[in-house]
Amino acid sequence: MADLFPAPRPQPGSSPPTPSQGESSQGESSQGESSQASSSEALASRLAEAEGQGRPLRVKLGIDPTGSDIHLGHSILFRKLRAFQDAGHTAVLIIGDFTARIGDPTGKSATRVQLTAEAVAANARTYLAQLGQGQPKQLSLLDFETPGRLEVRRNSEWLAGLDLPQTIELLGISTVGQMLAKEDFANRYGSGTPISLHEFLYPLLQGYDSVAIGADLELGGTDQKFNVAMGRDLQRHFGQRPQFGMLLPILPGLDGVQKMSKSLGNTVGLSEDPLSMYSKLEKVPDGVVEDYLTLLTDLDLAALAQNPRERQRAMALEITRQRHGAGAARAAQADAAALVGGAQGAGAAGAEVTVASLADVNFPAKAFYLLSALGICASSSEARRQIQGGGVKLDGDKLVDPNQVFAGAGELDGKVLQLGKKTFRRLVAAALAGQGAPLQGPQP
RNA sequence: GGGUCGGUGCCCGAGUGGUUAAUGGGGGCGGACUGUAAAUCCGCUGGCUCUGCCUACGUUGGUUCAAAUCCAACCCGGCCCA
Repeated sequence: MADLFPAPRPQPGSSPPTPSQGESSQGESSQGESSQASSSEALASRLAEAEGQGRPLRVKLGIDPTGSDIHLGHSILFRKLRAFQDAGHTAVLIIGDFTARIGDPTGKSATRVQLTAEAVAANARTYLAQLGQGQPKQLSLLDFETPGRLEVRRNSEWLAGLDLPQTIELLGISTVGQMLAKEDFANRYGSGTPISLHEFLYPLLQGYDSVAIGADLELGGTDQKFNVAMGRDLQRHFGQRPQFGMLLPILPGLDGVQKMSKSLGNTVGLSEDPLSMYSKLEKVPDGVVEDYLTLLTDLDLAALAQNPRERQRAMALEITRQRHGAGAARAAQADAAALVGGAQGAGAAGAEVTVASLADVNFPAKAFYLLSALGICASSSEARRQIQGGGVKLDGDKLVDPNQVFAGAGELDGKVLQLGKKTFRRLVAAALAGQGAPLQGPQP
């Protein structure tokens, strides 16, 4: 039976591991660090054993390429993964291109739209770019440089070829009772919300990823406990030693209540410009400031000022610095301060602001059209409303008339268009070379 | 497969032939306020380069001068039965 699925052999690492106990136990004070299914002793012995064999651990982290942006919530996991890399282990990043077709059942949407191969490829590319592919490891979230420290795999490699007998075998490993024990399924079943049978496949398939790559350890949010545990069951079934599950806390979103999630619109994206990033973080509800400090920074909390406002500013500054460097972070802080003071428009202190090209705008352009054409507002009707609501400024001057006409790109070049308190775009007449905001953009 | 109830805007939820982008709540977005946020108050909350024009109440047809509201078929879901 177990032979049905010949898992790709883990490639033996070349460098002997030097597990950093300090790092890997860092989060143990945080809630939910270890899963019920595996203890920290198990990890310790696994580490010791790997060291004895001169073999790095294979640390699994799976992401579904359903969106294009990585945000701070994800970065908790990536920071931990990086710590393992730095300790000499192998990070196995799984792009869930196959599982994304099913969608991790979250109760929000039963079935996801099937992604096209192109969309998956594009999303994966953006992910890797945001994680720092191509950058020196000092500046990036993951270490793409050191040989043997990173494998990027797609789970369609091994999932797309499963035939029905194999699938049936997988289904036989779990029971309906086990599935219904999963919180989300239990809630939905209890409340009469439909559950499609194929959704039961998600935990199994993602668990099979662990078998396919021979994972020693899997990282995930505490909400992944079920899936991680399922990975252990499958590994046992296929004669592998069950992985250790390391469950990390879920980052609360900007609303301070729900988890940070793109679909809830409460995220800070890793590719956001320094000013937006800083302004968002500086406004986060008091209740989550300590969470952000603990989970996203290495700052010495005791050394920070006690004043809550000061701590929040320190948090915002540090997280912005991690992505954009000290200079840009300071500039963003200064600009944010100027904005609150109401003195100058954005860019007063020269912080980087996401650049928006006017190349695709048809002139003459009315103000509301401009907002929607640049993607600042979702629709031209919304843009109209925002202007009428007094939420739009151009270089610090409030726009009043949605129908105000701009004759050409020339009169807008270099100005900063602002929506509300945290959305800024520096207008540029020329077409942009790449799309999106540069991580280290040019100084205005 | 049978019975039954139901499918309304981002979500929940009114409306059950006729001023209408469609009451209300939530959420969201703006504005004021505050140390940012929260709380509170105010405004907005289908689309369109918009003084007007489109598209909307599961889908498709039908009855009407007129339908989200009536009829038919179909699709989807809950519950009960098989």
